Amino acid sequence: MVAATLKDVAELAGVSVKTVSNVVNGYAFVKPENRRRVEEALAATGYRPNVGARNLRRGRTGFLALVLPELSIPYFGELAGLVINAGHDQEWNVLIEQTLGTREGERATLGALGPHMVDGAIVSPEALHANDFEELSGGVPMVMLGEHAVDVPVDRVGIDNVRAAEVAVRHLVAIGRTRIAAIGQHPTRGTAALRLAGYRSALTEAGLPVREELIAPALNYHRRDGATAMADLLALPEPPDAVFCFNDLLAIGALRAAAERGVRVPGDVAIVGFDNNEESAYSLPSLTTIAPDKRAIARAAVDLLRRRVSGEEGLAPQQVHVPFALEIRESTS
Amino acid sequence: MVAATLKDVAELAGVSVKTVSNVVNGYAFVKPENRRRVEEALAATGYRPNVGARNLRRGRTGFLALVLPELSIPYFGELAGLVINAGHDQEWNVLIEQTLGTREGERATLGALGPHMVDGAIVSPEALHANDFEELSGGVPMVMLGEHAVDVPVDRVGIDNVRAAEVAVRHLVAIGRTRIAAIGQHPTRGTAALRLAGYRSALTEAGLPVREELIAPALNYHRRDGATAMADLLALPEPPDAVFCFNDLLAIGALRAAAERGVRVPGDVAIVGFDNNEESAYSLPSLTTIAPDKRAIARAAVDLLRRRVSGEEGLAPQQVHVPFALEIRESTS
DNA sequence: CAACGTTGTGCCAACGATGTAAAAGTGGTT
DNA sequence: AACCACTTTTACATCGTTGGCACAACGTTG
Repeated sequence: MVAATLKDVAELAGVSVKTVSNVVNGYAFVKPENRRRVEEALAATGYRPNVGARNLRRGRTGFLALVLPELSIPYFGELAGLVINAGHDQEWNVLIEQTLGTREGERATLGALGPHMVDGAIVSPEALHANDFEELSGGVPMVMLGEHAVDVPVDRVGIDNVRAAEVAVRHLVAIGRTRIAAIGQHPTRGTAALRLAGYRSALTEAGLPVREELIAPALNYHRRDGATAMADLLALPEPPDAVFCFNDLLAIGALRAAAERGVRVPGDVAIVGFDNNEESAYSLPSLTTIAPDKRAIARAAVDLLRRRVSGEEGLAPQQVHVPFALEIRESTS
Repeated sequence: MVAATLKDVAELAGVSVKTVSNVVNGYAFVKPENRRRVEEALAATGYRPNVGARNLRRGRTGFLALVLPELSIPYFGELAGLVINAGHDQEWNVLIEQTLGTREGERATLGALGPHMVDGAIVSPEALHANDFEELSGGVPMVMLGEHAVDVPVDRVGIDNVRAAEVAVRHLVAIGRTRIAAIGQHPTRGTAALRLAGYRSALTEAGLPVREELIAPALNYHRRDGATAMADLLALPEPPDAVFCFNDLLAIGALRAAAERGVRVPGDVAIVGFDNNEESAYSLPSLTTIAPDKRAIARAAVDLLRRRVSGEEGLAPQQVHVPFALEIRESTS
């Protein structure tokens, strides 16, 4: 079956192409008789507008890019689902591109995003430099996910990472831990610096010393890296009695490293994660974690983009903070 | 910055639009001098083809739909990432649509897929009826993921579910278990019936009785459902000493239910999953599971679609089986 | 030098939809 | 009957691209 076009419908209904177009687009002045005939013809042919042609004419693409490291990372899988839904609410189809979290990947993806490809992009950068942005944005409106040390004049959506980290560490302090470690230090990742800042400030606020040997780096934020870092921490002469991990995957890895060494959680070491992946409610023990309102992130990002795209040029770059909560589970109680 | 068009480039290079188009599309016969001038102009303007216009002319959309229940389900998140990559290899952008695994969701999504929207669709159905397909496909070439009881004349890609289930259960037999349960029975899900068949045949083959009370249903295949089902099994007068779960999420839930009741895994109960989600290598204990070659699934699906789209009409519907492996981990050793 | 094949370029139409503006239809008032 | 105001419909151009085709430029050959 070949797809029906406006022309086919028009011939069937005995009116002009434009009249059919008018009916399809809800133009007011169409004689009831004609409207009926057109609607019948529409139904009979099973007409569906050719989105490409329509957008060519309208100068929009109807697509929105979601640029993220990898869909297989639970946080991004969950977020992507929500962005797709939020996009649909604004008549946008969402195109997902993966960067693997590398700078080259991110540069390549942004560069490939022609101005004609998408109306806008929601980008979750991990390694991008500030000037990559100007160079590659190509006039495509963008919203960045997550806070970042890098200062780019672009809309951003995320939670307050410093405060969230403080909340997490304060919780560990509140349950009586004093040697609190951190896993996830990273040379370039923007959020790492912020979460570390929150970690430090919460310790200081509680009158606890910040011990550099308790701050473990992680090159990637996968389970494997959490396990490695935790193994190092547990091998210290004076191991920590609590660990704040900069995301849930690191925490899951840390759980395993602890279990493999017979270290009990939360008995010997309490663990807090960050992101509230679905899996973290079912780990053994289940994971206390910072739970960002992902639905709010998705909605806010799409919303900001809609505002940019519909041409509110003068608008200054916004930074939107969405709520988060501390989800207390077995790993700290 | 307004996007450059072929016309802009042509004016700058002092040639016709068509010549620029020829250069862009790698047409052989262009005078070297002109080619150079055009290429300079292309670089200078930062030209990127308007994909919409190109596809309008060419009669393709350049998009491929991936229809799945939910991106937040690890299996589908992982698979989606691979399909995106496989699609890129064939110059396709991948559009992801979520159905929530309900029949209405699936019908709505397929119905919305106009013939102009995408060149083809890769569909992972859970509840679709056979005739929904014919009604809704609208002439869009489709590939179905997963085997199904439903008989539709459509290309399919998946692993041999019956054999895979047999392999899983044989493994449990091999480690000496005799009261082997199954979690995941489902009234309509195609794969459930096949895995159950494999379960039964492996038991019979080993000379073990098939006990109906050890076959636990699961309405959804989420962690929660696995926990519920496991709780029921453990409450039996004679609880099982092994459980074959129809996916990893069910198995993760089962692990938790066991732990909460002080039942040791694999000591008291061995557990096998299905799908090999990344998280399953890090659960406590880590999960023995059937590992389908997801990369092969993605590649085969995109490949079949390419063949259909490039018009090999006569081709009979194919059923492609990709390899799988039994990944043996702590939950059974 | 005429005829020819080979290269290289440009003009035009078309993909399907919509904006513009002019044309056609309607009804009522003078 | 002529005019006006309003509603409804249509023809046409256009979005950016590429295919078809005509034609120009060129070197070769008989």
